[in-house]
Amino acid sequence: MPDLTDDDGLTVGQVSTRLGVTVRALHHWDEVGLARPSLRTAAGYRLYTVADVERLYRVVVYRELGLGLDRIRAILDDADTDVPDALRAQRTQVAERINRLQQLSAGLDRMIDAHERGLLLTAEQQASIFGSHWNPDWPARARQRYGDTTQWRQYAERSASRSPEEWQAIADAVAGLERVLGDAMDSGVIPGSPEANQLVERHREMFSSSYFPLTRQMQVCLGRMYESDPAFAAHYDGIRAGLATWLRRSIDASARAHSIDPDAATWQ
Amino acid sequence: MPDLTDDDGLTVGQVSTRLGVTVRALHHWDEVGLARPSLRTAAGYRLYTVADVERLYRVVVYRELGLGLDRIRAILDDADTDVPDALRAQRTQVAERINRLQQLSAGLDRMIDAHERGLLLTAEQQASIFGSHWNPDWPARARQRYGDTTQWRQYAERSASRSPEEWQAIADAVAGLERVLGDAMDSGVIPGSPEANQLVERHREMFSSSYFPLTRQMQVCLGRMYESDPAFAAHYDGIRAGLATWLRRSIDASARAHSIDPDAATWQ
DNA sequence: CTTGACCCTCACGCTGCGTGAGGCCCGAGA
DNA sequence: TCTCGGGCCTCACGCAGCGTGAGGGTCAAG
Repeated sequence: MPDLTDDDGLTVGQVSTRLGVTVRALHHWDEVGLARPSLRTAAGYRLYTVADVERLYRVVVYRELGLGLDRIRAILDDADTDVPDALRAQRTQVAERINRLQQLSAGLDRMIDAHERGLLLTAEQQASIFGSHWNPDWPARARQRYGDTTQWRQYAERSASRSPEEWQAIADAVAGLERVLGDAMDSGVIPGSPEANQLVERHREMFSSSYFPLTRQMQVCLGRMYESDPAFAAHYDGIRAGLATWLRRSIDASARAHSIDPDAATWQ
Repeated sequence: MPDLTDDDGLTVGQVSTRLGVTVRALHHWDEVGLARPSLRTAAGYRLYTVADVERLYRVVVYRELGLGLDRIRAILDDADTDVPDALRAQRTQVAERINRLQQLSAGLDRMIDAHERGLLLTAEQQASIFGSHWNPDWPARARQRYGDTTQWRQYAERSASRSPEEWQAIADAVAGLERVLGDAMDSGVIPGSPEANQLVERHREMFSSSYFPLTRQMQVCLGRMYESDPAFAAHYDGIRAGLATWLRRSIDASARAHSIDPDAATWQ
């Protein structure tokens, strides 16, 4: 009948409270051979001697510095392990992880802004990229209306990773397409004709790759808005008088060619 | 015989190169239901449609921001999950991890210094704590001689966590014990007597708790050094003439009482 | 003799895949 | 037509460091 109160050694529970580690951790370190008790009672109880506790204490110290168990083992067991070197290596790793996390944090900031503001550009940048017709309030208003849709989310995710230059490229491409649309209307391209349908498809693809995936049904709704919304109508009619209507009619016709009833089309 | 080259969908390999993720990751996301292909060929090949790839792309974006798969699933599937909130929560977590890592890094710095310098105190602090006899070079010289021993390592680990106040307490305790030793010698306590043995034990305990665990054999070596090293001898003899020798003889006698031959004692 | 607090040994779970093992499928050349 | 090489499939273990029971002995006190 061994006496657990004398100083033959401490049980796991006693060590655990003294060192502030869990019993399970002591079991684990015993299992992997990192720090084992040199004694066991007849019943199998672990008994940690003073020297064992000393070793455990060192394990705790290095674990609090974030070292892995293998590295700790090397420090404790290999007399030729250079401790400062090992610690410096650890410090380097920690610095790298800090760096990574700081980049993550910056990325999160950008994404949060993208979701809340919609455009990560200053008012000046917006004006210089989208032209003087652009109203800096539009992204905020769009967010008010569409902020809880999947499309807005996809739009926000994409914009978070876009630089001003990329926005410029998009704006240029949009302006180019609008010119092409205006020229087509001028040269008598009829809504429903193969040429018009092709242009409608080009519009859908560019919109999809610039903002968010656009289905044909959604495109129909968009075309109606181009015509009915004063701001949009003014924009398109500013390119060519009647372009908003021509575009709406072209989209409608293309939808019909794809077996969609434009008058029944719904967003989403 | 399905044609894998048309746009019914992309195989895992094609998606993997396009999105820059491993095939295994695609398998995993399929397994856990985060992003599954909507088609399979007759042979069981996964076929990702354009919509599937869109979803995968979103997964990649949020994974690069460090979000867990469950949180990503919530963002993608639950229309009522507030994305900015989820991102802010993530940012908070990241900030906490950065904090923890920065504390780790500071702790590593302290430990590296402890191993390399031995004492993390300025020369002024050392002088005010250990008195004017103290030579600031001693820690560096001790490191030169003992830097690759387990004892130095334990000493360094302990000093890394000691504040100037704690060093002051240790210095006071040491000075107190030295006074007690001097008084004992003055009052005629004989090396080998029970009183002397008790004092030797007290010395060993205080040393062990202040610097590193000291065995009786090591204590013998220490006693010899106290007597033979000019600096140590001067220190002890400065307290009481002959104290270095008295202490060495007391330690020797106590060792003999514990069946140790002091003339054969070895460090370590 | 019983009770409650400790102790033991399995053994699965967690996070997000990496890394084979063993085997079927597909397109192209001999 | 046979074969070959590359791609795809489904298991299933591994990892890092324990957390968390499950099921069952042990110890000291009443």
